[in-house]
Amino acid sequence: MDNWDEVRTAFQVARLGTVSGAAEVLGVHHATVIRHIDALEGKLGVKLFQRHARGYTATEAGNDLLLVAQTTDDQFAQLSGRLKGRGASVTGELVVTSLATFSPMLAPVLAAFREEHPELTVRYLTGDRLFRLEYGEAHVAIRAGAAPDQPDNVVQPFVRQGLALYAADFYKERHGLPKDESEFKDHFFVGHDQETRAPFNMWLRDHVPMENIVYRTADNRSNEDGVVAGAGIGFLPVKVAERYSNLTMVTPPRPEWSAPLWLVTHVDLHRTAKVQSFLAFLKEAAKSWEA
Amino acid sequence: MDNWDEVRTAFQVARLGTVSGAAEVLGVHHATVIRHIDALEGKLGVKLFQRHARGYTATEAGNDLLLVAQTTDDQFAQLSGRLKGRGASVTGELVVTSLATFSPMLAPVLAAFREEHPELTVRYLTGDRLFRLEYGEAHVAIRAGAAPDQPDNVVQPFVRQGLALYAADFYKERHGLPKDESEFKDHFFVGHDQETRAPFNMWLRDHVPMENIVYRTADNRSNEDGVVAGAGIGFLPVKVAERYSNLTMVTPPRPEWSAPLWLVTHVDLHRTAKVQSFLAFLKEAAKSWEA
DNA sequence: CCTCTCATGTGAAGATTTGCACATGAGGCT
DNA sequence: AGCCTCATGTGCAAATCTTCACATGAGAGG
Repeated sequence: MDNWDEVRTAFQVARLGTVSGAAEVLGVHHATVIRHIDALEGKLGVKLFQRHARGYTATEAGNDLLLVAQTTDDQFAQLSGRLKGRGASVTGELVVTSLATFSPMLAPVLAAFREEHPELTVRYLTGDRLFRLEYGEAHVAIRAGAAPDQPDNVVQPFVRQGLALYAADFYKERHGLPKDESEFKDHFFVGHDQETRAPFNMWLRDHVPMENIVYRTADNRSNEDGVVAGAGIGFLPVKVAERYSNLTMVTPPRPEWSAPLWLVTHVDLHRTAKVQSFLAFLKEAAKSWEA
Repeated sequence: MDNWDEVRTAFQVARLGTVSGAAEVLGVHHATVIRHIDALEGKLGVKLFQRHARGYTATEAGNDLLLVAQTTDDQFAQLSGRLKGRGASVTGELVVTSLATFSPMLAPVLAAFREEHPELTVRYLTGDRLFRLEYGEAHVAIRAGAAPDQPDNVVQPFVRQGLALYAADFYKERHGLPKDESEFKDHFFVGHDQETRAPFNMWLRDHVPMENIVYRTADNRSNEDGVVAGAGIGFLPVKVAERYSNLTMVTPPRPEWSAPLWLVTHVDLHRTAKVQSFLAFLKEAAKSWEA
């Protein structure tokens, strides 16, 4: 039975009792209906209808088909309703991925967004590896660095994360604070162990002697912990620093420190209401993050 | 959702994960599959799949469709099996109709046929009105008289019912029996009240004075009762008379008394195994009925 | 690193399906 | 009785759908 449209045609004929009626409901010519029935009966080797001048009456076989196809029709109608609604509304899952660094900023936004859409389940994925949008692993990704140029991805500029230099109370009490850049050579810093392409990191290497970077870490989270613990002066996102009461801003944010962030979605999902709605919400919330 | 074939295509893509695989299973070109998916997504306004170089992965919507279409596929497969089997085997209902007269002859045949086909339900319809084959009211009809010529009906000659003149013991004791036709004028007869087209009835009117037909009835059954009760000599089918022990055959059957019987089926059902099987069975059983 | 394979995607030609026009026949209504 | 309506059925032209051929890109494996 490899032609579901013919089954659908037969279903309408069985339901309505006439070829003409079925043709009108289906929006096709009645000749098409007749041919569908003939083809289906031929393939099945069973008469589904008895033809007479007043229409088609279903045989036992036809009635059997009617019952099965009726449930199919109902289920497809329900499915169609669900799917269309899903396209226009914000339900189901929303999968967001980013570097773990952004978790503190993102978590409140995600929570608030979910609050607005009770039928939504939020999955927030962070991890070492990059989750791949093209395999459906996530709907929205927040990426840092150069603009990604994956062909199937829709990339749009997001905010530039405001970065500033901070020192913890513990450090301030022991070493004081530099008045300006000229005194940096007399202070200790927290920085990344490897050379990275992050602008603030490159700036640090340019303006601070390597030997003054005494606490070096392999990831952003450890870097943050080092600054908070008072191991040295270091870069932190303003939004992250605000969460600690023991930090003093050494130098205000500068645009050249901040790397651009990108919002990335897969083409196929970018136009859905769910994704669009979330992107709008996210951009609104991110206005306070600006550098 | 008015294109079940596209749903079926999407189902296979969701199941197999690739357009090419689905195309092979469906027996169509992969371009066709792509266009079906595009059309379906366009009509639903939802992306069902995320496209990437290694294939199509189903979105939430796609997975939803997969579940629904899977059950549909199963049910259609089951239906197809039932229907194909039904065409080749003898199951379900067999609806037979005839004049009530033939009930005594038909009942044993129907019972034996049903015994051979345990999955069969027999419906035997007799009644005043003629049941109409073209509306699916019956599969097989046994008709008497001139050959019916309904266009959609398949008519084939059946047996000629053997008819003979009988007298009951009660009549014989009181009036004796006629030696031959010449003595008919001295006997009393049971016959039909109205003029009918039945050959034996016309023969009776030609060879017996009207005043000797003293017991006149409106239907065959009453006619039979009259003869059995000894109201007069009368025509009975040989097969019917055999069921009574108190009847004596006055005159053996003659071909000119018997009306031809016809087996009628509707074109659409005539070629089915069920009908063919029954017709063969019936003809075999009817060999003993011959005039 | 390069090639080989297998996947999707697209424009044009070809084949099947569809629609149209008309024929036919059965009921229903006046 | 006779017309009118509504049903199915069929040949032929048109439109749609499918196929073909080819392009493109991503992995796998040496």
